[in-house]
Amino acid sequence: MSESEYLAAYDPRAFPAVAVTVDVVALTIIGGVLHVLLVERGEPPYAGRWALPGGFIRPGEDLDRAAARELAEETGMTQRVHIEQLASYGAPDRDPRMRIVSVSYLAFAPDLPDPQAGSDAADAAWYGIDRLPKLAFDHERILGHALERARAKLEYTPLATAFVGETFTISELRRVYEAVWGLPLHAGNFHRKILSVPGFVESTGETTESGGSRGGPRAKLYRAGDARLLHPALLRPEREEEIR
Amino acid sequence: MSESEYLAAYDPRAFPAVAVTVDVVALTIIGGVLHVLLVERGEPPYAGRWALPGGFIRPGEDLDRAAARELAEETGMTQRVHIEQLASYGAPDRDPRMRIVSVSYLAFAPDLPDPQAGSDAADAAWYGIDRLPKLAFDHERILGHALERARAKLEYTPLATAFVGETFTISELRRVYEAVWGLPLHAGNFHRKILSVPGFVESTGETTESGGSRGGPRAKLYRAGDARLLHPALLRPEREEEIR
DNA sequence: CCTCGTTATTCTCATACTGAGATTATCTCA
DNA sequence: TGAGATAATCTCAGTATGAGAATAACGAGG
Repeated sequence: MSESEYLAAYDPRAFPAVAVTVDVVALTIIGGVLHVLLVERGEPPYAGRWALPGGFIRPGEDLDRAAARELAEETGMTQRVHIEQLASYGAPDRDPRMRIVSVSYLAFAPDLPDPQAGSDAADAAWYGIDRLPKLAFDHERILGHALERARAKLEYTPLATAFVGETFTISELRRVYEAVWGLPLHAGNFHRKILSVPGFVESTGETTESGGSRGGPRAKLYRAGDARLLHPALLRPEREEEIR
Repeated sequence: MSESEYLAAYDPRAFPAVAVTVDVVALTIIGGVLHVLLVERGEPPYAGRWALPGGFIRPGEDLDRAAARELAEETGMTQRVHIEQLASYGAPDRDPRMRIVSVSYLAFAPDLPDPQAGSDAADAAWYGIDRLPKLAFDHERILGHALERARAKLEYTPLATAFVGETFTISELRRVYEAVWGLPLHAGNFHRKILSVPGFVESTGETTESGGSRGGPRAKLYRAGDARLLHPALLRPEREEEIR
């Protein structure tokens, strides 16, 4: 049997059918606090419960595209969104309907369009990371993994610039790190560090139009540089409990 | 309709059927060179081409378990194998038979049982990472991602100890880093660094029975410590080309 | 207008980590 | 027994770090 004959005779039903979904952990910063996009489920299972936005992949649709589509359906965001794949989850009983394997994605957005409830969601909203409701499925676990990934990525990639506007001040960038890591940082050391990493930010030569709302000088404006990796990295303060 | 009624009426065929496979990138070190386990495909598509070991997940089988099973089928290894999930791949045309989403796994093994051809493989063998044949599907891309992950993980986790025996010398550990990173390392600095990371290794108080085959003193023996993260991390030398 | 509190930016300084090289002692092999 | 190899330490200069302080520019309220 030739390879083409083999393929013509091939029966897809011979293999166990599984549904594949994408779930998106979309993060933004509101009022200095990290927020995640959640949707309220309109249908069983877990009707009425909040969950990560997501849905089934479509025939002919790549995983990355499916994630971007799901995110756009809930937020209308299509521009300036960083999106990357995280892990996949496939415990046999994670969805009561059938065998579902879910590929999770992480998305960062600088501004925050008010979310819009998608087709199968009753509602959609940004939730502060420290005021989460109980989530459907195994989405708490997925969210936890996503947060850890986001925090780690800030250390060695210029990802933080995806949270701020086209141009930004060093202090704005610092507030991104503080929000995602959930820690206060030493302003002086942070400033020195950012400027010492080649290619992280480049000066625009401009400054802000005025000082901060509570005073202080005008800050210099920067834009993202061309570095893809930060070297040296910006490491989080000691995490004694995570080491052992 | 109650939730239970809804589930009873639920039709799994309403969603596009996708097959889910796991592909395993199994690495070991032979003669100081990193090797990857490959199988020769016995059936179309890509019959006769070498590929990563893998296969369809079974009903009721978790992803991690499927990966461990596939690895065991090819190598017989079940003990002392570190295995972890990498990325998922779902381009619509990545398999000519049907829509297949593949979840890739990374496995490390300290010793190297001669591989045994599994059910649907014509042959199986360890290939040196710098002498790879052309691979089936998108497996070259998967392997590339796996190598980068492995190299990165050596930096901040004690993963390297999964490549050596129960007890080991600092030099053995260094040869693991050199093989995976593909770089020679400064023996003195490496030694200092390993011993300065809390919990990475702990002394057994023993030494090797004899010196190296080409001379040199007996080396002190260590075993893996209880650290889960290395702090400070062992960073690879500058990678200028990867930064921009 | 003037002062106070706030913020951006830059320094200082002690401590820690790094790469490169050298040193010493111990072993195998010829 | 001597030569070469290797394990384990040490030195030293360069660089990165955290903590704190100094300087200066600004907004707001009297």
